[in-house]
Amino acid sequence: MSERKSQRPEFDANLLDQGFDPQAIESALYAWWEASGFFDVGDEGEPYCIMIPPPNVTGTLHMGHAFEHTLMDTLIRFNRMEGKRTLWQMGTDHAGIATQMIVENQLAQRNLDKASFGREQFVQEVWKWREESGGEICNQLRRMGSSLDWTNECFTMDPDYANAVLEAFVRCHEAGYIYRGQKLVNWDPVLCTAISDLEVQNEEESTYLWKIRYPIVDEPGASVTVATTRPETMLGDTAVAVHPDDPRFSHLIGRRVRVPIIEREVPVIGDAYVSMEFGSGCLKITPAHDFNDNEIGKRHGLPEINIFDESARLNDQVPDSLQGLDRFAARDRVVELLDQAGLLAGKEDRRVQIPRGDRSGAVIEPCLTNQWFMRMDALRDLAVDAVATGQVEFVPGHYANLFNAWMRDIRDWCISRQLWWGHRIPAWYDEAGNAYVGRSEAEIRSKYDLRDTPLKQDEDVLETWFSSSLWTFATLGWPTDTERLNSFHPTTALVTGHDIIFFWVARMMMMSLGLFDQIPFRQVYIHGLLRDAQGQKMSKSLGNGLDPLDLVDGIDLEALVAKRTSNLMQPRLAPKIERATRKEYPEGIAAHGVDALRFTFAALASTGRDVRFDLERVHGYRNFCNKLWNAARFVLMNTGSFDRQAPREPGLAESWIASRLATRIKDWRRALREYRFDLLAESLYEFAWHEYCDWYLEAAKPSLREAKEQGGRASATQACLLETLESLLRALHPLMPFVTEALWHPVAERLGIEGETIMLAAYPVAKDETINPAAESDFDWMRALVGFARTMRSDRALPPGSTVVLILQGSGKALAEAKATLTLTETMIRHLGRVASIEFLAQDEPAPPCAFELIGDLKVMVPLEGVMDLSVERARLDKAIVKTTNELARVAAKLENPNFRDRAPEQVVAAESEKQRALDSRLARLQEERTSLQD
RNA sequence: GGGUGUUUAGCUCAGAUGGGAGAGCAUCGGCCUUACAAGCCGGAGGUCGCAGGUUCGAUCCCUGCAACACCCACCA
Repeated sequence: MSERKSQRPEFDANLLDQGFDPQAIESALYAWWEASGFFDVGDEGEPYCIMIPPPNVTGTLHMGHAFEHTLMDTLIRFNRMEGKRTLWQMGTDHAGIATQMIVENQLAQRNLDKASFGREQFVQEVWKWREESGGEICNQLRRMGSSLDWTNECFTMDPDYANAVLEAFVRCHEAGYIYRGQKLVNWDPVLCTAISDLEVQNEEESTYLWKIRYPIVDEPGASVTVATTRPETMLGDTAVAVHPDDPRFSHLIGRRVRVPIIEREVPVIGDAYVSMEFGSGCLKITPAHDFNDNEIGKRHGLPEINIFDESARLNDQVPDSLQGLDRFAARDRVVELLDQAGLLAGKEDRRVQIPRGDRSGAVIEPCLTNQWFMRMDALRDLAVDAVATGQVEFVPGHYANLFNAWMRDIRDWCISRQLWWGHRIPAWYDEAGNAYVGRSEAEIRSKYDLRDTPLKQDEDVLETWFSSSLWTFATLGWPTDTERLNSFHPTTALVTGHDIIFFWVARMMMMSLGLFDQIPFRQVYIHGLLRDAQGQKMSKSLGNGLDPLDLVDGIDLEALVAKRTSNLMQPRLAPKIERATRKEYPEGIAAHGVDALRFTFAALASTGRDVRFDLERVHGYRNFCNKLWNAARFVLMNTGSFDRQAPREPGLAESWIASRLATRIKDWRRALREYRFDLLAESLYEFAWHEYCDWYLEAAKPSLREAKEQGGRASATQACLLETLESLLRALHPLMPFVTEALWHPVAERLGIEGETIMLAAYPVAKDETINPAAESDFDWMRALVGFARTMRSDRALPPGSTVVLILQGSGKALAEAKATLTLTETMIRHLGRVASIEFLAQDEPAPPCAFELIGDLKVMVPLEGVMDLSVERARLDKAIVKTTNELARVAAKLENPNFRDRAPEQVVAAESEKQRALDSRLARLQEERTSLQD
């Protein structure tokens, strides 16, 4: 641990005077943690490592990040508390297309474009933008409490990282994974770059299916009719295909037809791909602009005629009059010409899948270009095998199916991009166009003995995901054999959403296994994707997004409206967004603090695919923080006199809460092991609020008061209050780092616990011997009595300050047992149930008018002189009788079934029998009472 | 066309190897009980999507169906 540069912020002194105010503690604590080096990787312990999915360097924090980071930070903080050597690697991504687009847009606002800058200068502009805005997301991450290792922060364009990318490319090339080739790729005519299959979004859109007649050569008047949704591509047709078994057309195979407008003669070919049922049964073949046609073309050796330029305008392969036309204008013109020529045979409405680029939204044009590709088959097998053998585990497991299904059908990956911002491809060309791949021009010259041959480096850059796929090891120093790499790779866990399993998870696995034969991570935890309360995707354009820090700090309505309606892609939506925002948040959004938001994220992280984010939940968990804060205040207020040396005599309540805590700790640890953040949060909440605060704290009050009145100290109670709270704070810390750190110091101090920070205190460990079923059962008995007294008070609307008398009636044995338990519980019953006194009646003694309940073998009564309403009691009894009768009938039916007796496990039968006995006795007594209440 | 997930209280969701259902929020009633009204106490609310099957017994396992969501896919 590095030297202390910072003092722990002091707010314990006036803690007792303050209400819970998250803003007063958060930033001071984070600054102290970071300056003190608590996030740094230590030297000892089993390595535990999570790599942050690198956010775009110029991006800002959105809800999805905050959610994901909360889960990662929880795992990291837990494992750090477990004494592991814990690394949460920080880093950012250069995000090629996204960042380049932003900078280009900024230039456009100044009426500039990148061409006027030139490559060198444009890239400088991007670096400048990165300098200006690159820090924002880091500050936001700090605000969320993320305990990242900032001292080894990485950027995918750092020199070391760039070197790793270079090395990876060269090695993959040497291994034969990377090749260059002219293939049909997805071309984005707006961005003027190739993109990968994954970056294409197919959406169903309305268009037409046109039918066009192609005259048959040497047979005047005869023609075949083809059906197409893209008539303009006919200008690149090099064949018409029919199914070889189609009786209507098979005789035409080998004949030639004339493509209208360009008047090119092309063959009729037979190919089984053609469906006889669809359209006209004849398919026009455009090998340069359709993936299927391309394959058919290859099978038949057809020429590939590219008719578009890089912006998808018609090029010089078409008649002069059409050249330069955009593809959609070309479509209209072609249809017009065909119509004039009388060759249009029809047009019908049709819904088809239109491919669009996920960044530009432009319709993607399949184009023949020279690109670099990664061969997927061998790498795919390595990755699939790693999952099949369990080396890499998906959590939840069913994501392995998704992964496998995608991998099965994977095509070679186009990794080159015609952009300026990114890692330049390390390939050089001589004048003949031969490509040489190497670490540098010098290396190539010497390796291939090129001396004075003029060489020119490839203009293209690598897709961003290529560099991201090296993330787990390039951040640790690869290709250098560093200590960090050896210690932390393979990393322990990856936490991410299912939307990037293909983009990133699968590719990291292939790269890591392909390049140095290691899996990148052992477990992949896939969380759901965040949606708004209505289940809609959160997005800027819909205007339903939330800035996590607005939930933390609060934001007034006007500011929120302004934020949501500024810089919209579609400004005309602004009024609608404004209306919706004013309706949903009439008061703006209150400040909730980081801990409440983090706890909410955890509580929502169930196993489903979507996570609906509901502001109400944050509200509830802010209340939880407040509850915790006040509980700590209470404990501190009542333990000022605590003497650690004083003898302790723990009572039932102490045994009970200790037993509950031990059980809970097991649950919490299991939840963390299984990535069940929702169960973790729920169980922590339940224990803190409904066990510790509602029952233990309340049970502690009478003994504290008694001790005070007698000038004593109630050492056992004080110790238990402090110890349980101290454990609870440690257990909560991974989820709620700030409030737990603030509260832990004064509490720990009372207990004489030394520790610089709760961050480095041990996560609670359950001691089996502390689990105490007898104490739990006695405590539950007490709770039942108290519950009855409270229900009676509430039912009769007794004055709040009033007390009741409890009368216990039962057999000698039952009464003796009750008296024994009462020695442990009477004080609590009196205090918690507002019970003035407890009296006893033998089985056969007459009782005054009473409301009663049967608890075990005991009849518990509250005398109701004056407030006894017979009709109310009768109704209560009747209800109880009906319920008991029904239950009994069910149990009896089961027991009477010989099959059940024979086949069900012995202890199940025994339990049912016991249930029957208890219900029998209960019913008899209820009926007896009912009879006595008869008018 | 193929695949995955979801369907439980008004809402959002838990229910580990099958023994007859829980929480939070909302709601209703009563309380400023000296940690907390961001609180306390009590209550009401569900044929567990539908139909079959396996089983002594199904919210849970199997089959089919329906609705919703998402992913993949070349029928022009």
